[in-house]
Amino acid sequence: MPAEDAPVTRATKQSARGARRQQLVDAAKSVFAGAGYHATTVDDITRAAGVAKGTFYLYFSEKREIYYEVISSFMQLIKDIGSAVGEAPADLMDFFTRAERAALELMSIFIDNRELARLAYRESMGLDPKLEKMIGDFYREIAEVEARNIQVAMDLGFIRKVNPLLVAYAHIGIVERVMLALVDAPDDFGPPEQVVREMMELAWEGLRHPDAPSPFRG
Amino acid sequence: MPAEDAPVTRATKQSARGARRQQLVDAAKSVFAGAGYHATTVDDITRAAGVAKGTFYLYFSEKREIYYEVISSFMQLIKDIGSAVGEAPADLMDFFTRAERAALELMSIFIDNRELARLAYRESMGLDPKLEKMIGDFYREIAEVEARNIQVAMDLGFIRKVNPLLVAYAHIGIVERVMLALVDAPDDFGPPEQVVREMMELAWEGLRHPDAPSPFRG
Amino acid sequence: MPAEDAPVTRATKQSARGARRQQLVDAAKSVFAGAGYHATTVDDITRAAGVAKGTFYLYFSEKREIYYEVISSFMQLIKDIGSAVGEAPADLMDFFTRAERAALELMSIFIDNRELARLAYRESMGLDPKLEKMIGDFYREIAEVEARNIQVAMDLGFIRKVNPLLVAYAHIGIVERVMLALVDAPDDFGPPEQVVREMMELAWEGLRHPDAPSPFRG
Amino acid sequence: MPAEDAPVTRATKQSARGARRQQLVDAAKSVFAGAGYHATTVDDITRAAGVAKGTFYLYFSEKREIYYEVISSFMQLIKDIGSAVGEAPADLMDFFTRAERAALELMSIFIDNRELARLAYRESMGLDPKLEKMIGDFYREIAEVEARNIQVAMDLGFIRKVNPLLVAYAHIGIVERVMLALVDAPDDFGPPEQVVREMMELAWEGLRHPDAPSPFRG
DNA sequence: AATGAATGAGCATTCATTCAT
DNA sequence: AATGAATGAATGCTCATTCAT
Repeated sequence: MPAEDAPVTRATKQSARGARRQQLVDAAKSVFAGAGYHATTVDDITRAAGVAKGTFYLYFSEKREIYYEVISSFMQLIKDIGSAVGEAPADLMDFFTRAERAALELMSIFIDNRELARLAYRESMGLDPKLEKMIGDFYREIAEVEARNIQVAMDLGFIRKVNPLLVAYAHIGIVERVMLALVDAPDDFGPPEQVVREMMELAWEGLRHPDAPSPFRG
Repeated sequence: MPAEDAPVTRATKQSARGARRQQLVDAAKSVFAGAGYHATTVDDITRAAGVAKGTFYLYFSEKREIYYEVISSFMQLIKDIGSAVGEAPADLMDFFTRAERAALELMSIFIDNRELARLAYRESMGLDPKLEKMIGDFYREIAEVEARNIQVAMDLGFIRKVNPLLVAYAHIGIVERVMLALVDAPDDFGPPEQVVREMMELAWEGLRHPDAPSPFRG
Repeated sequence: MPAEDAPVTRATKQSARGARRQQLVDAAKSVFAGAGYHATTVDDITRAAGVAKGTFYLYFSEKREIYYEVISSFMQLIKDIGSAVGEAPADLMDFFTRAERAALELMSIFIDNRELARLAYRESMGLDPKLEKMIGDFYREIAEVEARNIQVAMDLGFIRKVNPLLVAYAHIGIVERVMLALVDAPDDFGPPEQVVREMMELAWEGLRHPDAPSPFRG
Repeated sequence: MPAEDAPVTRATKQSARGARRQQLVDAAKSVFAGAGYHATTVDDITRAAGVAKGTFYLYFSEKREIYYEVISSFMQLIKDIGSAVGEAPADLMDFFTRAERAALELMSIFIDNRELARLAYRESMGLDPKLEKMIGDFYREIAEVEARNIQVAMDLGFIRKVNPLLVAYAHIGIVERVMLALVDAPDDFGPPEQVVREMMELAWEGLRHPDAPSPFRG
C-alpha cells in the first residue's frame, strides 16, 4: 500500500539520513579535534566514518559546512549552560549557587572536550566570514545572556552598579583563559572545584584587601 | 680608503638587508592581517612588498618563518608593556596607577593593531608545534610577569590572599576578551579610558554591593 | 546475485586499476626514453597517457616511483634471459648454443628497446640511493647468474680455470658496450647474427693467433 | 711605458684568468663528483671555489659548460693512455707488455678518480645533445685508437683475423664494467695487478680449455 | 673583474569537488 | 544512496641567470 508506506518510508529514510549525517559529524569532530581544520582532509573524515568519499557530498555541500556543524554543536553545549542559570533567583545565595554550578558545568565540558575546546579557539576564525560571524554571534549571545543575569542581580541589589555587557565579556574572558590554561597545564592549579571557587571569589570580592582603601570610592 | 670603506660597506649592506627584510615583514603583516595565514600566498606577500617571489626566500626559509616573525613581533609589543609595570611600587596608589597605565597602553596597542590582534587570536594555533609552543610560552610568560606583580602587591598587603597565577590568567582573559569585543564593536562600549577604569574596578572591588554579605567570609 | 557479482566486480576493478597503471607506465616509458628523467615532467607523462595530472598520484606516490618501474621492467627483461640459460647443459655444444641464443635475444631486446636501453644507461644513477641500489643489485644479480653458468662450464671441463665473477662482469661489459655502439651506429657493424658470433668467438677463443705462443702458459 | 707593459699585462691577465677558471673547474670536479650534475647548484660550485656566484658567469656561459669541461678533462686522461700504446710494437712481447701497462694505468686512473669515473658513467648522457655527442665521440675515438692497435697486431700476425672495431668496443666494455665493479666492491676481486692480468688472459686466450674442441673452426 | 641581491620561470604535489557506474 | 576514480586549479619552493654597484 503505497499510500501508507510512503510516510513510513519517508520517515525511515529521513532518520536513516540523519543517522548517516551524524555519523559523519562524529567522525569529523574527532579528526578535526586531533588535527585542526586545514590539516584534516575530506578523505580523513570519510575514512574515519567508514564511508566512501563521494558520500560526504550527499550530506554536506563542502568541507566548511561540516566544520560549522562541529563548531556550532560545541558552542551550543556552552550556550545551554548559560540559559539554565537565567531564571530569576530566589535570593543572593540561590543566585550565587547557580552561577557556581554553571561554572562547574562549563569546566567539565571544557575538560571532557579538551581537544574540541582547543579547536574552537584555534583556527576557527580566518576561515571565512560566515564562520567569523558565527563565532562573533556566539560570543555576543552568551555575553548578552550573562549580561542579563548581571542586570537581574543588579536590579535585586545583589551587586553594585556596573556595565553589565562589559562585565559579561570580562567573565567570559576569565573563564576561557583560565580553562585553557588549566587544560594545557592542569598541574599548575588545584582541583576544579577549588579553581571555580577562586574565580567566583575574584569576580565577587575583587582583589582588594578588606583593610585597604578603595581607589574608586571616596 | 679601503680601511674606512669596508666597515661602512658592510654596515650599509647589513642595514640594506635589514630594510628589505623589514619591508617583507611589513607587507606580510598587512596581508596576513587581512586574509589570515592560509589564505595568504607567498606571492601575495612579495607582490605587496613589490619584490619578486624568489626574493622572499633570500630572507626567509619558508612561509611559516615570516608568520612567526609577524606574530612574535606583536607578542613582543605586549610583553614589553607588562615588564614596564614590574618595578616595586612606592605605595598603593603608585601600584594602581601603573596597572591602569599598562592597561591603557595595551588597549591602544589592540586598537592600533586591530587586524593583527585579530590575526594572533585567529588561526595562530594549529599551524605547527613550534608556533603552538611560541604562543603557549607567550601566555605563560605574561602570566608569570603578572603573577609576580600580584605577589608583590600581596606581600605589601595591598591585596588579599589569592592564587597569583590563577588571578594572572584571569586578568589576561578579561583584557583580551574585552579588547576583542571592543575592537569588533566599539559602539557597545564607552571611551577607552572608561572601559579600562571599569575593568580596574571590577578586578579590584569585584562585583559585591557594599551592603551585600560575602558568601565567602563568615 | 551479489555472491557472484562481488568477485567479478572486484576483479574487474582490479584489472581496471592495473590497466590504468600500465597505461601510465607505457606513457612514461615513452617520454622518459625520449627526454630522460629530469627533462620529463609529470605533466608530460599524464598528457601522453591522456589523463589528468592528479590521476598520476592515484597510482604512484611520486615521479621517481614510476621511473623505478620503467627501469626495473627493462632490467627484468634482461634478467629473464640470463635465467633461461641457467639449466645444466647436456654437452659443450648445448652450452654453447644456449649462450649464443641468449646473446641473440639480448641483442634483439636492445634493438627493440633502443631508447629504453639508452635511458637505463643514461641518467639512471645519481638520482637517489634507492635507484642506485636497484641498478647495483641488477648488475650483481646478472653477474652472479653468469658467474654460475661459467662455474658449471668450468666444472664440466668445458672452459679453463678462470675467476668466474670477473669473467661474468667482463661478459656483461662486452655485451653492453657493443650493443650500445651497435644501437648508435648500426652501419659500423654487420648483421646482428654475425656480431653475436664474433662476440662469442672472442670470448671463447680470445685473440691469440693459433700459431702465436701464449704469453701466459709456458 | 704602455707599449711594453701592455703585453706583459695581457699575459698576466690571461694567466690570472686561466687560474681563476681552473679554480672553478677544480671546485666543480669535486662537487659534481660528490653529488652529480643535477644535485649540484652553481652556488655549490662557487662556494667551493670561494668566489661569488656572479663570478661563475664571467668564465662560463652556463652550468653545462663547466660540466663539459669536467667530463672532457676526465675523458682526455683516458684518451692519453690509449695513444701511448699506439706506436708500432717491436714484437709480440712488446705489444703485450704495452697493452698490459696501459690497462694498469687506466685502472689507476679509475681508482684515483673513483667518484669522477662514476660521474662520467652516471648522468652524463641525457643532459643535452652536445654532451651526448661528446661522449659518443669519446667512445668512438678510443675505439678507433684501440681498433688501430688491433689492426697492427693483426697485420703483424700476432692475433687472428677479427673485426677490429667490434673487438675494440668489446675491450672497452670489459675494462669499464670490470673497473666499475672493482670500484664499487673492491673486496670481490684480487689486487689490481692480478685483475688486469686476468682480463688480459681472457682477451688473449679466451675461455676455451686447451683440450676442448673449438666450436668455430672445423 | 668581482660581487651577491634580485629575478621569475618552472614543477612536483595536494586535495576539494565532480560524476559515471 | 553509495561509490571511488578522475579531475585540475592552486601554491610553496628552487635555482640558473642577470645586472647594478
